[in-house]
Amino acid sequence: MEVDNSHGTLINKSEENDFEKKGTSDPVVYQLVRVEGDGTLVPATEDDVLQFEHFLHNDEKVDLPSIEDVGHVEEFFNNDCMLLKKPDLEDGSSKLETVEVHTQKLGADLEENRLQSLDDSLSPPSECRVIHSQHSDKLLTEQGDNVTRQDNASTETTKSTVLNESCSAEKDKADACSRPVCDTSTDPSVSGVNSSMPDFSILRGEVCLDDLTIRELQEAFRATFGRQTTVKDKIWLKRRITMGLTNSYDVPSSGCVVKDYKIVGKDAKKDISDMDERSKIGLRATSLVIYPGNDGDSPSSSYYQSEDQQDSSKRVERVQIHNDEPQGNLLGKQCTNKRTRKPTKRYIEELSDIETHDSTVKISSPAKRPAHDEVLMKPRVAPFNEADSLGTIYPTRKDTLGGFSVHVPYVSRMRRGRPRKDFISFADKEPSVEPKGIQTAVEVILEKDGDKGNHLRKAPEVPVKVSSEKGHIEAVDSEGVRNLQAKLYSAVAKPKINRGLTRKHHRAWTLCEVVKLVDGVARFGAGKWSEIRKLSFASYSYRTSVDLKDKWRNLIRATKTQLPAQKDQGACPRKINPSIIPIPPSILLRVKELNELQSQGGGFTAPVKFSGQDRKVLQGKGSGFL
DNA sequence: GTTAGGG
DNA sequence: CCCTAAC
Repeated sequence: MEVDNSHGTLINKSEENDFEKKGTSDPVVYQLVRVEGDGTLVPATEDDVLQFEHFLHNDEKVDLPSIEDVGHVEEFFNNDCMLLKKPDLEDGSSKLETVEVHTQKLGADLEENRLQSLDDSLSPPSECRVIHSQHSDKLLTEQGDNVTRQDNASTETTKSTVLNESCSAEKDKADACSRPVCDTSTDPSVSGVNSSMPDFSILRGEVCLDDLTIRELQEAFRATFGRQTTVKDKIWLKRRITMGLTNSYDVPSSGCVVKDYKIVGKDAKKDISDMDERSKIGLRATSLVIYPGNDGDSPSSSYYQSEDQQDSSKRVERVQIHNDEPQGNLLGKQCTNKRTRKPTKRYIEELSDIETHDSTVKISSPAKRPAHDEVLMKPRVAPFNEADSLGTIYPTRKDTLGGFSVHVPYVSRMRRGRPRKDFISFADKEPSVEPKGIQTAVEVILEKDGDKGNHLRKAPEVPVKVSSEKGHIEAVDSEGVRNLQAKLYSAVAKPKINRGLTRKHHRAWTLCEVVKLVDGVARFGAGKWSEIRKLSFASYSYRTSVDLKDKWRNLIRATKTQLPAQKDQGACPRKINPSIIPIPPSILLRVKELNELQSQGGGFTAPVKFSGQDRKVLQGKGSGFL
């Protein structure tokens, strides 16, 4: 808090023009004043400031704004001084309205606290020091960061003090129309209106700031903020007044009309849509700002709202809410609209992965439908169950294939790519019972699939029932098919649901990793992937033992392709992909050396299987190094 | 759980 | 990098 004792004022650090630049600072400067008996404002004395400060400090530790506190504050201010005096329009009496002390540092602290309490459920406004006023014409100026209505403020250390007529959502509701509900103080209605009283009529009804002179604008400013201004910049004044009246930063520099503290005119719609947009992302109202209401019009309220940013940025937005509904409803919406958390990176990845699969599936044959689609996707046609002669019920869906209507069983894909050997052998064992229709269908599917299956999760090759309008290529009751199906479905019975849902993020192997791998193989031997991973790749958590094995395999392959072979020079002058950093020949040589050393059983590793050709080549090449 | 090997 | 079999 910055206390300018020499002037007996409590001022905000942020200067007015500063606010214009930053847009997030508090534009309001509050002045601590003493209210004399006749309602005139007198600059507060140093003692007043100190007393006020003392009060703030005392109040700081109070978690909840009890009624006592409220009364306390009010009593204090009623008896001594206040920061803002605003005369009541009806009876001309003066009334304390709003007090707030704020520092930017506090704002930062609050932002941190808010970050901690994002997901907290609604909690009573704790640090909202509020004094209730019996007067209906309310002008509430405050700093959004300092006044929290819904945020968990148990950790807040705000020093802000707001004298307002409502301190909680409940009170907002109750006070929306009929004001004095929990007013614990005696109304110190000060009689008499003096010359320092702003002309509030200038703010009544429709205010077209463009039509006002600088002087009138200054008067409107005074009526809005309760203090005078010497600024003669018309545009600035208009914006400030509009901001003050609507409590929105989102104010056009000109051409807007303010009516009943709402912007009407060219940017009103934008404002609303803006609000909607922000409310979608889970904004929470942090403070009630304005009570319009010189005449009991439909209440509208404005809120400071802050949007949490995961990166802890201190962005604070001010959003105006136009709402003709009772405030209770509005508050209810605000309450139930819990802040939605930004999806985590991981979550995003998974989502995009699903989407990718989704789009893939659309263009792929139904037989390629990934296994997880069973869970994630709804079939295009409502599935129905198909029973075979044994009474086993298989879920099937209907799809079109080459003009045919095909019933494709819903089965999880258990294997990708080509049919398993045992599947083929199984099918081959009973070729005579494989109906032609099924064969045809499978062939069609396989043909369609081509060999792209490496990147697509394909459904298992299952018999399908093909039917068309003209002919029925039905093949259901054959023994072989039943067995086939039984086998397949039994395999489906224990699906690994998550399989294939996500793909590991590709990480290119760095030279450093390769060196580590080679060293590891040299130390522990090829095949001890688990050990190598533990000891040499402790800091590379994303490298699994399988990865190491695969990489080693690739390295060995590389020794055969990239290493300039002594014998068959120029045998494979492959195009070198410039984007791929070639592994230095020295490393490849070492890989080759290790491989040959260990594969020959001279090492300490398990015997390595060779194909005849491999053995020949390796032995031939290896002799030169050994 | 780890490894080998096909894809 | 994925998947499965085999251990």
